[in-house]
Amino acid sequence: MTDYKPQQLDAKWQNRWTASGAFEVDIDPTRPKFYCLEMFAYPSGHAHVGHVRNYIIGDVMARMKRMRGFNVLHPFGWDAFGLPAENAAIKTGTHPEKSTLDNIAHMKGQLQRLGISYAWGREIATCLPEYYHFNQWIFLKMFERGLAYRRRSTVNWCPSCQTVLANEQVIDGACWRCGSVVVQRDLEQWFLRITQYADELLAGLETLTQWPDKVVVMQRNWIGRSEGARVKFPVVGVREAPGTPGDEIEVFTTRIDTIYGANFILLAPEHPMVDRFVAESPDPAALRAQAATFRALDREARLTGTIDKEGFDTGRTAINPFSGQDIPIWVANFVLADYGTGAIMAVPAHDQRDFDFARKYALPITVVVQAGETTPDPATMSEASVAYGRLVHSGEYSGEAAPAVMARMIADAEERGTGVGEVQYRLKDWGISRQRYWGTPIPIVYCETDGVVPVPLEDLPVRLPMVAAFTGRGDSPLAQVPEFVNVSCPRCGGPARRETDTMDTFVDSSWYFLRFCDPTNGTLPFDPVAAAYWMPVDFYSGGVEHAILHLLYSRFFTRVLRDVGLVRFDEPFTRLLTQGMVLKDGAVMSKSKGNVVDPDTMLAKYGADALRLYVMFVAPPEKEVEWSDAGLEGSFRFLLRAWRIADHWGPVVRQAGNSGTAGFADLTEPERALRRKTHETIKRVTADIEERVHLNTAVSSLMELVNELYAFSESTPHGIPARGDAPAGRIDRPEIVAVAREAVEALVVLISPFAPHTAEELWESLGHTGGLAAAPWPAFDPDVAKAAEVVVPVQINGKVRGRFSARADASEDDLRAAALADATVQQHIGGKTVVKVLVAKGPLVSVVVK
RNA sequence: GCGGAAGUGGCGGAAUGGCAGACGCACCAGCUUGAGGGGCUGGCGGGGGCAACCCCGUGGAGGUUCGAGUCCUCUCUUCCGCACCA
Repeated sequence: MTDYKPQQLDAKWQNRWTASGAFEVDIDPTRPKFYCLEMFAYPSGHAHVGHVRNYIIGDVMARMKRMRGFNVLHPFGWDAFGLPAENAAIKTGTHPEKSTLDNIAHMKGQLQRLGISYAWGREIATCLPEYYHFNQWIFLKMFERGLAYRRRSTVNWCPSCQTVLANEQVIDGACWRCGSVVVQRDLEQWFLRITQYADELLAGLETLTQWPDKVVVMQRNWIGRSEGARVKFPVVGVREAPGTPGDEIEVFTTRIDTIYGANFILLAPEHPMVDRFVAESPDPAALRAQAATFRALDREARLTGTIDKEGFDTGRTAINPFSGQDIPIWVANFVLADYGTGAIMAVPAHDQRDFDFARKYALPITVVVQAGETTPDPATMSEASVAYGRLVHSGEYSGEAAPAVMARMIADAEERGTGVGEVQYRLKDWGISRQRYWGTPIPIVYCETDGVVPVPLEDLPVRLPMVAAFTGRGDSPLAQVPEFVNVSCPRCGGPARRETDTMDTFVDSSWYFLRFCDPTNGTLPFDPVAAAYWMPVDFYSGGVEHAILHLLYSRFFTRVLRDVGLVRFDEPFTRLLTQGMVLKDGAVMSKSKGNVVDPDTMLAKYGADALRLYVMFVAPPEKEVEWSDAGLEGSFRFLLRAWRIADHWGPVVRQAGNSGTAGFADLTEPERALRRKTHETIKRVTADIEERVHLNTAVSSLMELVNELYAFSESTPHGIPARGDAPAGRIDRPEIVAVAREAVEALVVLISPFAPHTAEELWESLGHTGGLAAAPWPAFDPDVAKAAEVVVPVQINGKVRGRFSARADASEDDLRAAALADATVQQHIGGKTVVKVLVAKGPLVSVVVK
């Protein structure tokens, strides 16, 4: 008996794979391709088992697909720019490049020790000029097309990270990275015009049939399309300050059909007209103070979730363009400045928020939609009334169906010039400027005469200088490097100054999957031919935390690159799997919590395969799991058990020569049972990996096969491993050897995606040369899986009351007769009348009695 | 509030509308062993019975069906995402 020494096997096979370049690939038009990708890693220093789970999921898929004959691209890389490295530099003085490259080296070692089958020859790191060169290239292409633009705007500023955050990076008013309260600042920023693709990004979601619903829905909500109308309400001068003729307030509404019930206008505190109305009011100081309070409160509100609806009267009125009514203009703290027009028409009768506001300030309420026979009385209403039904008090539109009449009302508004149909999005353009060092320099120069000038493509990359001082101050560290800042204008040669902000690191990850297709290209981000072969990614897995940010940006970049002419598809990721996290003591693993499980510790104890197998077996890949040392031990024991049985049969199988179909002619029932189990396992493992990605059930069916092998072994003279090293008897039935060989070989191949080192060693010991790479994935034979005789359950009124044995090819009539003849069944039927007897596939007989 | 996912043994989890609890963990027993935290075999939802078997059981209540963990309606709970989005 050969001892199972996993650590030695790990090293042996990892070295062989590396030496032979086993996982390196090239374009091969003769074979179907399969691009398997896990979200690349931020090189934080150490990968814990939570990270590693994702890589193992991808590796199982990649290894399996390889054996199924696909040309598999399975690359890995590093999302290597980012704040932690820079923050560490501020603290310790270590240059981010050094700490990042050191971290990469360590983590790469960790992944290699796990035997993940990456094409390391294609490894990329986004912090290297060879990569970020093309961040700049893509940026310039966007600039050319008006998709990258600069504007002054109020931005989300994290006072702790000292940088700007995208809307997507603000979670409940706090920084996504450090949790600090985000404040607003006015800065000149670069934006990417993702909104131009809003409709396309939304429509494309329909084609993502192999994405989790949850992610599709999250993206749909994030894009937040709503159809409605922009309507003009002329401002009239009343009381102290007459309005200037032509002044009007535009509102956005999705329910123009309720406009006769628009009893007042509400402005966001930041609305541009607020300051004017305040200034012109009889008591400007008081109103100004109120407006200021609201503006501050509005930010707070994002943190707490809800605020009391408050507002104040501007003292002005506007004309409802449909009813002609003069309605008051108020300022309200719950109206958002950055959505729609920053102003709304309030319809208190049919909108709860407006209703609450009207009640609080005793503003009028007009019901304009009624669902039933009677019109609700505003005086007695306790909440807003439903807005679906028939219009009332709506002039010429009274009696029409709401909201169906909207189209007509929008058309009428357009004709009269008082409104226009409009679509609004929640999605905003993507601000990418960061006032930090460790990122891609934005390739722009500001010239005194030529203004904003893009760096010519041939001058790329704009290299990040190796500045020494990291201050952590709010201005970009690059601004303090005169050699970097001071340049001559590429257009006129005159004095100019470089942009000193760097790009959001999400730019880096928005196209890295394309770079893997052609990672060393020096003139283009990638060769379009290579991308046409490999892309789109067939299987992409990663954390659900990237459901919006990374995945939406990647979809956006892919479309831009399509329009630039580099790719010819819309969607980069065909199938998406969002893997669940690994918890320890009920919490997400993190260094600060001190609950990190280090894969290397587990490797030292059990080897890579036990860890791989455990992580795949413990739960379906999408589910969160709680780490368990006992569970890992269980998987190790299973590997031992599999090793022993394969090792036990090894000499016998090897002696019998290569696999073939000979020897399956005349089998006994135990032999037949093992064959059946073998083929059931082939079928199940194949489908569980390839189709369902239920890796846990794939492992459990392998366990069943091992159990069956033990049971089978016990029934043969050869015995089972525990009963002694030497076979107990001579095997004189070639059928025994044939079915055992088939089972053992299938086991070794099927388990290899999960436990590649163990499988390679066993495969070799079974007399095969060339490694598992040359081994074909076993084929399922449906005829073998069929049993000659089956046990047929009999249900009486839905409950199983008996069972009998029948030939598998028995006719339905025979089954019915046999079922009724069964003694137990007869007993249950008793004196009742048999109404119906039906045979379902299985087979199963169902008897209905009364 | 809107949207999504999910509720099954002590635990992780299995079940194209067809024998609920596969597989594993934990636990129990027997065997093996010098010994064991190793190995092998068996047991393991609840209740009843000497037994064959019987009754109950997939958060709850209805329904569809010969048959429901699975489909439909309502409801409760948990997790996740979005949220004064006009």
